[in-house]
Amino acid sequence: MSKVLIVEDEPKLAELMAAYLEQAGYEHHHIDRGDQVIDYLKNNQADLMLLDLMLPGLDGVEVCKQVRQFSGMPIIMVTAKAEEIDRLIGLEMGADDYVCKPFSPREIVARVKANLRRVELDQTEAPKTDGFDLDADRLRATYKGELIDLTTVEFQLLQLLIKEPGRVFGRDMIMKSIYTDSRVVSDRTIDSHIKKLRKKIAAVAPELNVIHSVYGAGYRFENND
Amino acid sequence: MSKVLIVEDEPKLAELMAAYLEQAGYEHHHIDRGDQVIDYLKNNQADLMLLDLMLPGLDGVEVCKQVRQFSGMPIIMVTAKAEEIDRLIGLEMGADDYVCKPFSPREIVARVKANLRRVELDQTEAPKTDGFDLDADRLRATYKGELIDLTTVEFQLLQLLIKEPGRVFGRDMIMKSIYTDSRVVSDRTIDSHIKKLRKKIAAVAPELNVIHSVYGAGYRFENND
DNA sequence: TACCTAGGTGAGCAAATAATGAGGATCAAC
DNA sequence: GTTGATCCTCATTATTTGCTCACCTAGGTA
Repeated sequence: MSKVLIVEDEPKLAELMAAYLEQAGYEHHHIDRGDQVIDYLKNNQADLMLLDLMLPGLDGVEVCKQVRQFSGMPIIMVTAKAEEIDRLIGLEMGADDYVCKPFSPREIVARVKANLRRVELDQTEAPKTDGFDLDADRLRATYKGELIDLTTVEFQLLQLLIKEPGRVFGRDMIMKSIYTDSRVVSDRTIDSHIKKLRKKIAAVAPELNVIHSVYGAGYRFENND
Repeated sequence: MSKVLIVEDEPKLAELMAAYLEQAGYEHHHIDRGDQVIDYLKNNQADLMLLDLMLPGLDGVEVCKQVRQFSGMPIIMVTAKAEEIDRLIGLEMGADDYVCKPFSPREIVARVKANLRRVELDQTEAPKTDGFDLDADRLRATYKGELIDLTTVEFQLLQLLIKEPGRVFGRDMIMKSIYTDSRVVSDRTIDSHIKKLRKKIAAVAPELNVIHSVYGAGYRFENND
């Protein structure tokens, strides 16, 4: 079961959070000073942190930055003022989510759950690109050692798709990704490159069918059938 | 774009909210009586509700409770007195957030944004309902790991129904939700898609019967028989 | 039961989208 | 400039999907 670290100086609020997290099946630990967080995390395991902005000892923004130097754990910032949120996002201190007081227990639990699920997903998803090997520096692509002779655009296209196997990329997104300038090309252009890419991959591995079209949406790379 | 339902009896305040939400790029609809909310939501789609506490017709707490019986949409309660908030949280009527008057338009927009972000997170990240798993990025639906190969419309339909299991969606509402433009199609069209959807689900899990029709009302997703 | 309305179904047409092939535009190297 | 490779576009064909119609079945009701 996941463990949540609550960093909050107001005892009642901390208690409330703890109670609801417990009910939702989470473990928790409570710290009421900012300057004790780093030390705690160095010696204890925690999966997510609820971090108040105003803290004695060390302020929330600073705590967040320091934690980010050694951990990618989800951090949810808790602030008293809603207007602060935009400013905080601007600071880019690396928090994953923001909640403002007063909040309902429902909200806190929902956010904790959502953020934990995200990291779990990230971990379980091992991208499958069996055999394909792209070298961006040399613009060289190989399949099981064999060279696939691609042009620049074809290489970029394959690189984009293969970066997130399974994900559907719309033509718009593909264009934005390949043409960093705001150039506009026809949708059919993408089709054309896809066609050539398929042909060249087929030349190396005829049995393979990795570039799938998704009707009405775009294209997707996928190796397993 | 997301749509906000404003439930507020003071016209000027409602107007102010609407203006700022519009500027922030949200659609909105305004209702000034509590007893019209349920009816509106049964027939129209909305992503978030700003709900005043003191309302003619039906009081905010009661509206909130009733909406919660069929919808998990984010609800932000608006109250005149800050002291009330603690009491309201205690009631556990299921609101997600609380704002007290007088508020700055900036604050309202910030909270709306924050609450919508949460549900977006929830949605893109594979909501799981008893074995069903929908991934919007991949346009892919699975049941216990097995792929259900759906077209765009079928996917949207299943996504809509599965988002709130048990809730009955009328054909009008389904159409509004799927066709964001004000296109009008025959009722039979929905039936047709439902039929295909059922067929495809049955191909993967023949014993399952999850899409129920509700005579005179619409369709409902439900896994337990 | 008889009747009326709502939902289910299959076929077929229309619309949207994708694949393809040919040819012109562009660009870089020489 | 010429040349060859690459990139883009357009027109055509093929495919997929979406929508409707007509007819059928089932649920509700007097």
